Amino acid sequence: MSEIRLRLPDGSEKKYAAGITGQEVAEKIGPRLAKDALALKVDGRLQDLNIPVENNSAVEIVTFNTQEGREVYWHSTSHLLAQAVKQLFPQAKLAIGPAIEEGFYYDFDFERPFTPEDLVRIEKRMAELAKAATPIKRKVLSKAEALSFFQKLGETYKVELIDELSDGTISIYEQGDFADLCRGPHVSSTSKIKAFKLLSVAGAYWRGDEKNKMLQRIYGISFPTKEALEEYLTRLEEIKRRDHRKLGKELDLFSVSDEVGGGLVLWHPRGALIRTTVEDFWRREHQKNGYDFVYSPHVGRGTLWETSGHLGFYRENMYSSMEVEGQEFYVKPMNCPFHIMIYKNKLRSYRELPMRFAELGTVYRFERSGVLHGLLRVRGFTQDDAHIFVAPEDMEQEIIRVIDFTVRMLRTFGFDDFKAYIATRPEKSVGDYTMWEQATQALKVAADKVNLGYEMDEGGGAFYGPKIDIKIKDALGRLWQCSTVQFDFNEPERFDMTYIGVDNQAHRPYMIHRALLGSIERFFGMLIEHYAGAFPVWLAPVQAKVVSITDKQLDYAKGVRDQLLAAGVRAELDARSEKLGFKIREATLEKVPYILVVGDKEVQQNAVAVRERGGQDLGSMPVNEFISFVQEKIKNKDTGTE
RNA sequence: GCCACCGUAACUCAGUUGGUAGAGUAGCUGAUUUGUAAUCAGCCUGUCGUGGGUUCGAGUCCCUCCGGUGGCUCCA
Repeated sequence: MSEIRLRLPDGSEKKYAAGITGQEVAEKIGPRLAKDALALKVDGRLQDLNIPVENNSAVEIVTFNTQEGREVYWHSTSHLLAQAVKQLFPQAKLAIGPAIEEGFYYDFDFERPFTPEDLVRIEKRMAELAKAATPIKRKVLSKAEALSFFQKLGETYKVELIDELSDGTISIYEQGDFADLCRGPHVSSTSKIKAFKLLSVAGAYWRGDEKNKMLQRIYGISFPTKEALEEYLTRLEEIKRRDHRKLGKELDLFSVSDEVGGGLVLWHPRGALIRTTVEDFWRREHQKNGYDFVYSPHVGRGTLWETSGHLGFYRENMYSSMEVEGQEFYVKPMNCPFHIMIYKNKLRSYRELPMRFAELGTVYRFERSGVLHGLLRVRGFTQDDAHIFVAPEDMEQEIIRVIDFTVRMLRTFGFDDFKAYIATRPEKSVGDYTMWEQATQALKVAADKVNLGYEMDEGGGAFYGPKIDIKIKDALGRLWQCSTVQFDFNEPERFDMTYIGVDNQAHRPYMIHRALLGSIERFFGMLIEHYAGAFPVWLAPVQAKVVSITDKQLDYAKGVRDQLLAAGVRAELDARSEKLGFKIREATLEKVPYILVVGDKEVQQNAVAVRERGGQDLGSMPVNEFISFVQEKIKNKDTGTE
């Protein structure tokens, strides 16, 4: 009689009789975990619980607490969704239904759109199916069997998928009257799926190709408990509450006007004030870090864009040309050609390198109408752009400088949680292999030296060079790409850029594009959501609001406001004949960091009663004391209270 | 660009089976002079996104276009 040796996560080894299933293994190695077990990880491979474990395996229990476990769970929920849809709408054809990072979807081809009422019906049916506790079983089929199986069902999309699979690798999962082509693994029974919600229906091209038919994608999420689902739905509400578009309107920060055009942002006084503060800080830091500021025009001749290659590679994303005196001009989608022309304005020596040209350069890109999104995806935006021209031997050091600079910049704005990706050579690319290798290596070394954790994004580089992108995580855990540092092997070549080296020979410099904040618009959107509109004192458009209790204190209140303004504190006075509670309420809704209440007492003591954002009463303090208190916060870029 | 949904006052939204529009907030005027999240009264507010169609009659039904939203594709 054979036996199974299991190597457990703690390193110990146990022996069991052969033929033991995953579920039994789970019960033996972790009785408490076993009821939460969704699948098993056997020698690093995910496997169903009801499949016997092979001899000599290392075993781990997979639960909902790991991403892998969640994906198994969500994947099984997507099958449950598909089963419900097939029962209610037998005409619907199945496409694919995977788990995604958060939740799952299933794509269907159905003659009419699914309505919200349909979703309710589907959810109901899913609940019934889950309650029925149908076992979920894996079955391995030959290619021929699989083909005929799905052909009979009329599942043409599945047939297309199977056509591309090789024999011997095909499995299906069955639960009652439903079967789906699937690699697995899945939970062992529909009853494991406890709490779920269908979130939305959206269009999606079959196989992600816009030439293909558009299918209907149903998105959903599921959890092992009702409480977890509730919590998730609450978090969705929180996301909506923090939406920069909503807050932008409520706090009067910016707008997008129909008559101006989509994706073209109008910055209102308060938003513009925050932007100015960000930009001023940005300029000071760049000056300290060895950058030179340049300015460049908004349009340039067609021939410039031909040389740069933009007309060749990027034309469909550029605003169309305008003709002046027989010459073609284009609105700039990028600043680099201009900076290159500044470089090329005279012969450069190795002694001048690295040259760092920085510009808050406003560019326009013709994004397709469907992709616009608040401030995060727009058609006109300002990049905090810089182009660095550097001798090849210095590039590693330069990259370290840039990454270090980026990280410091992001931290100042309260972003501590970010993720870096190094993107390597794509299939279509320019530049020789050695350059790519060297540059990619430089990015890795630099990232390591500044302790920037990163993931590789193989083949994700631009056609002209490798890059490192930093995506910022906001308070809600969503990632947005902001910073980017890119090598460019294309333009120095196309513009025939050179410098004279120590050897008195002409050499080609390396060129780095970099943006730390990315676009000011996107970054501002991020800031709004990150702080939920409650900006830290140094960024708040109004830092202190003076509130008089009655008209008697008006003169004194004006004096206080003027003192604050003179001291560089952005202050406003609410002089309306309203009740104190009303003025407090309004200032609170505006998310002003400090409300300064002024009544008879304060007039007598030459003081202000300070109420901090969040409602804490800091008590009465002399005006001067408050001024130094706030100045200190501004100086330290204190994140303040939320 | 594609699929779906949505578009009513400055804002947030009602508007029943088709019978030519309503609330709250904001704004304006006046009263009130108030101690930490909404004082009271009065007044004003609309080409119901656009153009067309069906109908005796359209905010409501149908089509076109424009714009927004959620996705898809795209993001050099």
